[in-house]
Amino acid sequence: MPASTSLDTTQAARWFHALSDETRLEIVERLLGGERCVCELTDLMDAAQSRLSFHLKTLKDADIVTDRREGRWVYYTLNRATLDEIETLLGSLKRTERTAARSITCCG
Amino acid sequence: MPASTSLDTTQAARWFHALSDETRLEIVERLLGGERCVCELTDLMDAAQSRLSFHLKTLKDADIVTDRREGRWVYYTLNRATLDEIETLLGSLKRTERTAARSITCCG
DNA sequence: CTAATACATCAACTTTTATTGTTCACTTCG
DNA sequence: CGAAGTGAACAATAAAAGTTGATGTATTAG
Repeated sequence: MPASTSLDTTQAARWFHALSDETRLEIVERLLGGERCVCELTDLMDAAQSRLSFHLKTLKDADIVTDRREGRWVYYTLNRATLDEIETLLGSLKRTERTAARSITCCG
Repeated sequence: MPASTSLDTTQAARWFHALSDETRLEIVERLLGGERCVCELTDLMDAAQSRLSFHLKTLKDADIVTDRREGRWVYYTLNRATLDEIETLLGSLKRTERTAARSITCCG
């Protein structure tokens, strides 16, 4: 019986959704070099502050970034642990493949 | 000049978007065991045929699955090559991290 | 040839997401 | 204290994505 599967689809969908937008991917790219405050990102990306704030929240809700306040700035950083988890998940998708499933008579 | 970054965000967004939906992730799970025809998936997932067809197209457009017609059935299979590429991409996101970017005076 | 099956596609509609402009809260600086 | 800067949150709107039911197109079975 299939039913219970190895994959937490709810969590996975959350992660992938957070990464499914070009603006957010650009933010992630900008964070590759280390943490950045919102105003730096706003300058670098030439985007409205409220727009960035929206996308940063989306990334944060998915645990892909974390934030930290310092004085009047808020710094965002990539969350390596989550990226690890996503990579692991991807790996498991690949590994399980290749086991023929031609069992059932199609649409019996 | 629009950034020019190491990451193909358009392609990546396409991939992640395809994987950002629970129905599609469930399809992917079902395909882990090998190829399946649409009617098998329809039975297994108890979903309307047009709905599955929609999601299968989404996955196919993102190159995450491939299809093959055999008689009156169409079989879908995971595309291992694409999963490899996505995993590689994830890996590169992790690797580049950790290089302090405290260069710019914040919001100079 | 006709009927039935498997699946894609389309149109109408609902739900989610994203964008923009504005407002609010907090911190620092004069 | 008041003014200015940083960033979150909200409201209105626009755009995209998903669902459903119906129709269309192959293909195969009778």
